[in-house]
Amino acid sequence: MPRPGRNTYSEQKPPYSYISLTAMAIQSCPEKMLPLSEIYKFIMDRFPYYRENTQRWQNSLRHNLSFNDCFIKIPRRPDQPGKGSFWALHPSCGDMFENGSFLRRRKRFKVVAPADPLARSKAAEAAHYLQQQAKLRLSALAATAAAAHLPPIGGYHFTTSPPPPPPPPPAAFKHPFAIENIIAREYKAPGTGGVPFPPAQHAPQAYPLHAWPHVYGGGGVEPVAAPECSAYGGVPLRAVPAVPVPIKPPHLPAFLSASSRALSPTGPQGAGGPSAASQQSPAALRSVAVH
DNA sequence: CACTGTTTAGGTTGAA
DNA sequence: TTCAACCTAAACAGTG
Repeated sequence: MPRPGRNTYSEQKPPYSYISLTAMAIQSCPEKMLPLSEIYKFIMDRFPYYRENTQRWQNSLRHNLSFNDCFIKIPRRPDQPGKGSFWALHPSCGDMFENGSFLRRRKRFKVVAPADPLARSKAAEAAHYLQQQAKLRLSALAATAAAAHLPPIGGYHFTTSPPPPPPPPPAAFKHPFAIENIIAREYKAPGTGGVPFPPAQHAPQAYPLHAWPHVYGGGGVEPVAAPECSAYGGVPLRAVPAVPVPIKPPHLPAFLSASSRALSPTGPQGAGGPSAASQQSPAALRSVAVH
């Protein structure tokens, strides 16, 4: 297994699990939710290793999406035609990775299988919450684009109230394998005109880009283009700077805050115990309608 | 029909 | 050594 920061991963298998790769893809998108095809595209664009044997790893990736509770399937709304659903990270899985590193997870993120309809409705609320968050992010992006004299995002108009200002950049230590560093590219001040996949000199200062040759095309490999986030009707968003949001939202709704305690890897549920997957279909419980 | 999503099963690897 | 995380394969159903 290659060590990051040394040789290029251009043709080698990256040291990230499929869960990590999927989380990267989802986090890289302003809406924080992507259809399966875009997740594929993200991974193939950044990791040449995954441009081969696509059937194999894509099957594994789909398995991970369904099996792991940290991913939530968000159905398309009627105004979002297309195949398949959107996939998002569960709002409470922010501390899933050790010190923010995507190399290995602390513990499998597991949602206690809801045995009652009330718990199921909470899952629906979580999906609805994610949909609303995606709306708010797009609204913020549209406002930012307008301020920067950029064309509106696909002509989408949302009736939601203006989103709160983006949270201040976290001052806490960011692990080199944190998503912000792995996919670092558009994290610039709004209005400065995001540069998708900037060259090395645009990289965050803390972690030089040569540490991420597999992402930035180091080691003599040309940088690869960032995939277009085509959520919400295939609207290209790459020219719009991303609004950085914390992996773990600072203020979760009550229903999520309450559940996050039980869902947290550090929560009382802890390790051990029979796998919920073998008891009840977790995916069926997480797949909820949002309208 | 291709793609998407779910589920099961078996194997490998690393940490405790 | 055990256990959990992870990987891979495969079968199958649903959907656009």
